[in-house]
Amino acid sequence: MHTRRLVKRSILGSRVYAPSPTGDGAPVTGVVQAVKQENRDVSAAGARRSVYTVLMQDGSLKEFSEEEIAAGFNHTAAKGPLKSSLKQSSTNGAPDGHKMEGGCLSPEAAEEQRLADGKRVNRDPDTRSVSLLEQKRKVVSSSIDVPHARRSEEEVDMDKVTAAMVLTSLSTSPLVRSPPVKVSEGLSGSWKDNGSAGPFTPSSNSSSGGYWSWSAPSDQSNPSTPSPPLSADSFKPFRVPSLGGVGPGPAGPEDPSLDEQDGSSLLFDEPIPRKRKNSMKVMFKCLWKNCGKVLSTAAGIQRHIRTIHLGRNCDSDCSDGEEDFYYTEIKLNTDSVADGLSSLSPVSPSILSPPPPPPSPLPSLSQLPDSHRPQQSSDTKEPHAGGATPLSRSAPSALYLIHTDHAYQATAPVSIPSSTSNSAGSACTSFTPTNSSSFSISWQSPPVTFTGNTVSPSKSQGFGEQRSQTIAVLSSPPRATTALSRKVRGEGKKCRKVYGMENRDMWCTACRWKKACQRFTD
DNA sequence: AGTGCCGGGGA
DNA sequence: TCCCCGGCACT
Repeated sequence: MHTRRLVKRSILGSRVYAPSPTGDGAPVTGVVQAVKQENRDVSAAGARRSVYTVLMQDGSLKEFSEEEIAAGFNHTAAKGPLKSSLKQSSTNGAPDGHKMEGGCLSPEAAEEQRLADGKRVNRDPDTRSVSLLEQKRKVVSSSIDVPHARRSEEEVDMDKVTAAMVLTSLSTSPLVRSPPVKVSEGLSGSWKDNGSAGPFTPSSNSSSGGYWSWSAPSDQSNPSTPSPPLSADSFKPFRVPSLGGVGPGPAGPEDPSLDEQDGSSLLFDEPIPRKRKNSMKVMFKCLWKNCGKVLSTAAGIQRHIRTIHLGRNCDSDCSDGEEDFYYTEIKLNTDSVADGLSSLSPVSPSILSPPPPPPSPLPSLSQLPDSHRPQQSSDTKEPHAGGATPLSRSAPSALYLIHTDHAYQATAPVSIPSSTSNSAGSACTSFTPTNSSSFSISWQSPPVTFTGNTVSPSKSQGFGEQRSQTIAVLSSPPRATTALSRKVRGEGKKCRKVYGMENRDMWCTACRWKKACQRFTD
């Protein structure tokens, strides 16, 4: 660990701001090519008298003292990662540097310091803790030639995490949104806890932090952090958490919970897009507090945030990517209804009469789930609930059909919801106006109405045997879901029961032939 | 195991 | 078409 840390600490390759050679005061960015220790051995940033050889943008090499580079920093205080890293290396834990890190860090920083102190005796405590953190970041962002204002990988990772959480929360229910915030809080808390474990320790940061297993999908282009806007606090607090998160990220403690969540969410997200390929419309929603503007393009939303909320007028060029934090991707399922209908259609044909009712309920199914879910705490908790997978959608339709059948049959169907768990559950919820916890109740009543009204058209055939046929037709569909054939077993008594085997001659012919009884139809 | 039926086959 | 029965689903 220690060795690793030391290596990573190197400031070489770090992007820094330095005074403009022309003396016009405008800071210039450059990459640290070499560090000369005028004073001591400690090679990295912590050393006080260091001369940094910086490769300027114009290709020239310049040497700057720490102070000079630091000055450059100040100019660009707004830039998160870079700024912080620079500060650390240059300012030796100056007050400013801490400010940058924000409230979140402070606690962790303390922890970190402790650890650092314990480990490195020959170093300056003040410088150490800060510089370590910053360097870690630096190493990541600087060594890789990241576009100017890009966030460090760690931050990106955090973004991914938070983005995943946001997406998850969005997909589940609006009410659940608050949880996401909690999650982040919880995370920070856990991180802190972990801090002791070492998450936020300098060493952990660069190596482990940046590379959480679940952060792998680096291609996620929408690092949206709900926490800032949602937290209702200024964006500073928000930012801090993310940074802090970066440090802790590596740590394992918080990871477990996060891991699970994220893992589930990620896993969940994956399938959905695949299945909804065609039906998903992606919108971008501004997460800025009290804004909520929705735009169809990422560029648009970024511009919106940049100009409206961040107060920047420059082009995307001058963007540091911060906007990413304030918007989130919203996937709108445009064909959920169609999907539901389509799933229904295969079954409905045989039913003929039932179809009419389904139309109304189905639409609601696709639309209500979100609004309804909140009411069912159990459902909302499960990430799966969020995913209105085709299955979940189809389940409702199937259930719906069941309604057309007799109550006694409904009992069997009811098992379906339970088996399908959340998805079905949510669907059911949305389906029944009253949304009672028990399916059986809500489902039972519909059948009655259907048989009376909806079925009536086909029922025109008449009573008696005719009626039995109608019933058979209705009942068959539900069964179709499993076994296509088999007429529903008659409820009432049959010739066999009535007359007994000994009086078989008294049976109706059908019974005698082992066919559906025609005498005692239900 | 008993019952209700479907699907199939023989006459 | 009548009659019977194997076999399945369900209770």
